[in-house]
Amino acid sequence: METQIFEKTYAHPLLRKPEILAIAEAHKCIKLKKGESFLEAGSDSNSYFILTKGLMRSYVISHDGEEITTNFFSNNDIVIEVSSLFQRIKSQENIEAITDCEGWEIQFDDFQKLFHSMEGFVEWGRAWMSGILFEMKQRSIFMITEDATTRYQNLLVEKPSVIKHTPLKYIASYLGITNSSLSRIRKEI
Amino acid sequence: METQIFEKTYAHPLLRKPEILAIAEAHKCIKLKKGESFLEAGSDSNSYFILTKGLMRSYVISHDGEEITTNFFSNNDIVIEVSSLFQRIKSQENIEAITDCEGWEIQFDDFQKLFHSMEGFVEWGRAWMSGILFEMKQRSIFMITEDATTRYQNLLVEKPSVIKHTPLKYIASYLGITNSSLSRIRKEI
DNA sequence: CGTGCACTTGATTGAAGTCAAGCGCTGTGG
DNA sequence: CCACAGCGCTTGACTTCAATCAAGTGCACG
Repeated sequence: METQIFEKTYAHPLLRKPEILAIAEAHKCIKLKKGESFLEAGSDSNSYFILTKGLMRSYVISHDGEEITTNFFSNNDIVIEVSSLFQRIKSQENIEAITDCEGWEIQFDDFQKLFHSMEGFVEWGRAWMSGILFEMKQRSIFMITEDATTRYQNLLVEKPSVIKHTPLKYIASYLGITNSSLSRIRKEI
Repeated sequence: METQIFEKTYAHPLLRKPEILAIAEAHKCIKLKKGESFLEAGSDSNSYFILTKGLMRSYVISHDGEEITTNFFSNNDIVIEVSSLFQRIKSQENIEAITDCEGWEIQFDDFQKLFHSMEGFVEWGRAWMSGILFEMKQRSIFMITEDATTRYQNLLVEKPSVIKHTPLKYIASYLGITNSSLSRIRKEI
């Protein structure tokens, strides 16, 4: 097993090589075909995985039946629905593969044993979640303070891989605009 | 010391009464006058606290110098800047008292010792953070899918105490609109 | 008292939504 | 092999929601 991806993902001062190896061994290879779901709204999440190839997205169905893309996942991202996995509740989100995907999956029970046996893993987990929270906060503020064109240009910089392989309608709902507005924005640039 | 507030805040199947008591004892009373800061952007966060009286808000300064209120804290909320506290980095947010406030504060070092000595505390912490993440995601989606009037009416329902004691300009930036738009929305209702 | 701040209100502008038509693929079945 | 249906995207005409700018009110506080 290639361990670099785990050393990168689980990088933390309190996690040393043997511990990362133990964590790595709990992961199994996972492959998803384009369009395939990793998680569906209404079901329980029992694992997460590190994405090594391909592109995914999470989305919810809004009250008026529209799909709203809430996030894109690309190389080395952790694909997870935190609330469902850690609060043991049904997911409100769907997660699906935009392209063919590969990654390393870990089951909740295996994760849980390792997590509580290593202080460093707990610290890593808390820091990781803090980072996600930080990102989400930044995104909220950005949605409030910047106009649609700026948001689109920012996405081009932040997640260039997304633009290449994602239908524009997914990008539009992620940016909080309509397909036609996105089309016009792209024409301007 | 009144322990009810701690039993409520730290409610979790894996945290029993003696453990909650130990946690409770690490908290000290904190009082803040109206307008006083709990945390300032650029400084490090070294504690959090449970708010028992009063109203607070967090805000950031946007790139064009405007204050953007990112959250309101009221009774029994945990007042915290997660990223700064758990990633040990400088805060980007400010947190200040809107009215005179009281609460129970715990220092990071004391928290840390207790946290790593109780599996239940770790579980509680992770679940708590998951809940916050969930709330933030809901709010993001709401900001995208609902118009300003609906967002305001929702705030009235979700956080009625906020409306009573908060200057409208704080509410406007929280809702992502201008003061004058909020004023017009209120006139309509 | 005034000065400043929070808020309101009016007139106008502007960004993005809505609705509808049309283009250009791709895939499928006659 | 062509025809046509369906989908993703674009474009145009028009509407709407909220922003901007500017003036004005009312209140708190020194």
